[in-house]
Amino acid sequence: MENTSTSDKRLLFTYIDRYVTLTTEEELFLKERLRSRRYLKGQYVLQQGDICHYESFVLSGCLKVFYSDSSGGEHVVMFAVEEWWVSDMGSFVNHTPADYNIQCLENCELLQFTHSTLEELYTKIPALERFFRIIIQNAFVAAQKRIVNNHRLTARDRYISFIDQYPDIAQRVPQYLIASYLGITKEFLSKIRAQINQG
Amino acid sequence: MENTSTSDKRLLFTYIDRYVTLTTEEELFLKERLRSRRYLKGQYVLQQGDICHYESFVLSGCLKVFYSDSSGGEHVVMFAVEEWWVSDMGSFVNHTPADYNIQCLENCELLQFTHSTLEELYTKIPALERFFRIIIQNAFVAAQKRIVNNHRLTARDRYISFIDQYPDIAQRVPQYLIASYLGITKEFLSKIRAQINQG
DNA sequence: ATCAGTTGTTAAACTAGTTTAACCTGATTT
DNA sequence: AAATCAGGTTAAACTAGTTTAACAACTGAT
Repeated sequence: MENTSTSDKRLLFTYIDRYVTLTTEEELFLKERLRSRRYLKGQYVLQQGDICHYESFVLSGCLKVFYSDSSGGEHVVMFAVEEWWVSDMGSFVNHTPADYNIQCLENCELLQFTHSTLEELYTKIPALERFFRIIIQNAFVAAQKRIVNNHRLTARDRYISFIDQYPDIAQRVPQYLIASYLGITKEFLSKIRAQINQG
Repeated sequence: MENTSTSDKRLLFTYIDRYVTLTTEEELFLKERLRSRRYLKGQYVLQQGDICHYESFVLSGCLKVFYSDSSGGEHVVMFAVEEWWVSDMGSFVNHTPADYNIQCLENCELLQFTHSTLEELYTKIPALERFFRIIIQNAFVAAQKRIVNNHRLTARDRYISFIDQYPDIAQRVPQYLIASYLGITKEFLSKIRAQINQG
């Protein structure tokens, strides 16, 4: 069963409220500039090589961010589920061709804004600049930890820590995409799983 | 010959000026809250397990950020040279024990501020919140690219792209630290270099 | 019911990178 | 001038993870 229920923008505002406080006017100002958009399973939100025009907040559904290498292999960079932000940030802020594809693994509902809207929001609502500073800061710390863990841990331990950290995602997406995210082949992940299940 | 010449704070202000404009009063306010500190080659700016109290801007010198694993091996996370920022950001913002050590590879002069100073700066000078939002954003984009390159490229290509991207650092720091940064052993880097030099 | 597409498993041959250990060079100390 | 030390190289045995290829299980569409 696909989730096709109507989500609403409140999810975003309760999320923002965890970090900063917006006045009623500020909330309204922001709400008017958000575009809500639905995508079907399989649809692309962004294609590698295009300019990434939107920063998206996931209201419902699940997406993968990945790139295709020269021989056609796909490599998953990250997943995004409810309450995650997704974009190719390099492309979004610098207006350069995107390194990544973003594709829906389920039917999705996203809240989006453009780069010029975000710039407007930053100048009109300083609390939002703080909000995104904190969000990006957390993303950077997580990215740096991931770089270190990719050195330090074996594929087995990376898999175990992935299941531990994102049990929901581990059940929602197929194994071969998890293998790709972990930087190993699906065959090797299969071997690891067999090994774990036997003890 | 070590570089022991006196640098000054102007390097930081010309750097900030590339991203945002500060008024004279704002510059003064910031300048008064910066502490300038010299470290000798080999000295630790931060030890793994301690709380990271300072965000540091490098006026002169070169540092390594690394962690020690359970069997005593050292793994380099990043280098920092003139005009780079260095800290354990996770520890700095959350007041948690640092994952990393920061040690000087040369005599260094750093400009530092504490977390409470930074919070004060953010509220008093919105332009600085914007400045750091942009800096952190760039750091995040770079970190994500590094995650991908560690998947996509062989050790050989990672080495070539490192020399290409940071020729200055490649000449300033010993090979075995570069190997560690690239996530390979010094022996394997040596093999790669031999292979490159022969054609 | 069946056909085709998608996901997951197993196994054998292979390769990129590690480990261990010995050795070389140049710089600094004694 | 000898001794030590930090940085770098080489080579042989090894291991984590890949490749290729075949097959099994499940799904949805006709």
